[in-house]
Order: sequence, then C-alpha cells, then structure tokens
Amino acid sequence: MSIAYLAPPESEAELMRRAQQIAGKTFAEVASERQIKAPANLQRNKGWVGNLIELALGAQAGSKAEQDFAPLGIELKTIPINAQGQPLETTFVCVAPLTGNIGVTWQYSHVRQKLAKVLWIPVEGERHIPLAERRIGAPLLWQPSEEEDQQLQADWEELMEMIALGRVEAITARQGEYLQIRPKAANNRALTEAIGPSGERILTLPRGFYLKKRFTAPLLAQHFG
DNA sequence: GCATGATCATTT
DNA sequence: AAATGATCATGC
Repeated sequence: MSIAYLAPPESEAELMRRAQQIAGKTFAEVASERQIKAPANLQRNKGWVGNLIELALGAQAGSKAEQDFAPLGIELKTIPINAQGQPLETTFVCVAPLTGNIGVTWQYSHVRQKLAKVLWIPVEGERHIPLAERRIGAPLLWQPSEEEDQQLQADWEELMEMIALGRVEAITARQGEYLQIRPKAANNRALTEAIGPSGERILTLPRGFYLKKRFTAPLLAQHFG
C-alpha cells in the first residue's frame, strides 16, 4: 500500500520524456501507476494534483526550499486550465518577505530565482470534470523573456517598496499588472512579523507572490494557442 | 511558523 | 463570471 516512488530524472531530456509520457493520461491512470488513489475532490486536498505530478516525474515530494529538480535548475508548476487552455487560477510563486529587505534587489530575489526556469504542466481543472477523469496536458519548459522579466520586476519593485515602507497592510491584490501579493496562510490566526506605518514591529497575515492569469495566459497560449 | 503543494468560496 | 481574500493538508 506504499507509494511507488520514481528516481529523479538525470537530465532535462529525461524529465521532458517523462512529462510527455504522462501527457494525455487521466489523474486516475497516473495515480494508479504510483499506487495512490484520487480523492473525491480537492476541497481538503488542494495540493493533490501538484503532488501527483511530482511523483509521476520523480521530484522529491514534500517540503524543500529549493527547485523541484535542483540539479537541473528546474521548478515544476502544475496549472489548472479550462477547455480553451486558459488558466483557471493564479500561480503561487513564493512567500513575500516582510522583514529584512534592506538592499534586496530584483536580480537576487526569491521570485526571480523561482521563475528562472519552469516546467509548466497544464492540467484540466474544471470542476464539472470528476477529479479522477481529468487529463494532463502537454508540458512546456519555459524561461522568462527579457520583456517578461522586466514586467515582473516592475511589479516586484512596487510591491517590495510598500513592504519596506511599512505599508504591507495597504497592499491589495489589485496592485501589480502581472505579479500580485495575496494572503498565504493556514487561516486568519496565522501571523508573522512585518514593518508597520511608523517603522514599528507589527504582526500581520503572511503573504505570497502570485502570477496573475494575465501573465500565465499568454505564456500558455503562445505554445498551445 | 514557514515552506512545500495549491484551490476554495465570498465578494465584486 | 471573474478576481480577491481566505483557507486546506503535510512535515518539520
């Protein structure tokens, strides 16, 4: 009854072969190969699809503060799409650092490192499709273009400046053309340290950086459009 | 609490 | 309908 783990891919080519081999399969098929079962829905298993794809490709499941395929320098992201291939959800990137941001620049930011090279796995996400019957799409290995990098940098700098100036609680998800900041927490009692309006220590909800759909939609469309 | 994996569900 | 703000599970 234990999970059938797969050894990590030894090259980018091997990773891509694996990704192409699961393309077109249903979640149930891939889950069966890994000796696991699909839950009825994602309500209490929000990360289930992401974990399934990790297992199917041989990523280390679980918590590590590095890329999924660190030796290959590749981050794995599943992205739920509709029948037209458009994203159904924003994409979580990383937690937003609320303290200790003196002298931090875009070039060495966590956001930029995470997005340096991403293997996107589109997956059917429409809720009318039973979870087990949803299919995996064709993989896309992506690196940000100069233009995309600059788009993200502009949003990042605006948002990080607000955090540094003690205005984290004034940040709304409406800000940022392509990159936004929203809560990222277990619940509303989870608090973390931040800088307040007068430079004082405050406790606030942890926040995360997310890619808006208007960033990921064209990215997917260029490849599959 | 923080980092991993995200989607849910209420509001607009 | 779509986006924002809130939340769910798991392992340290």
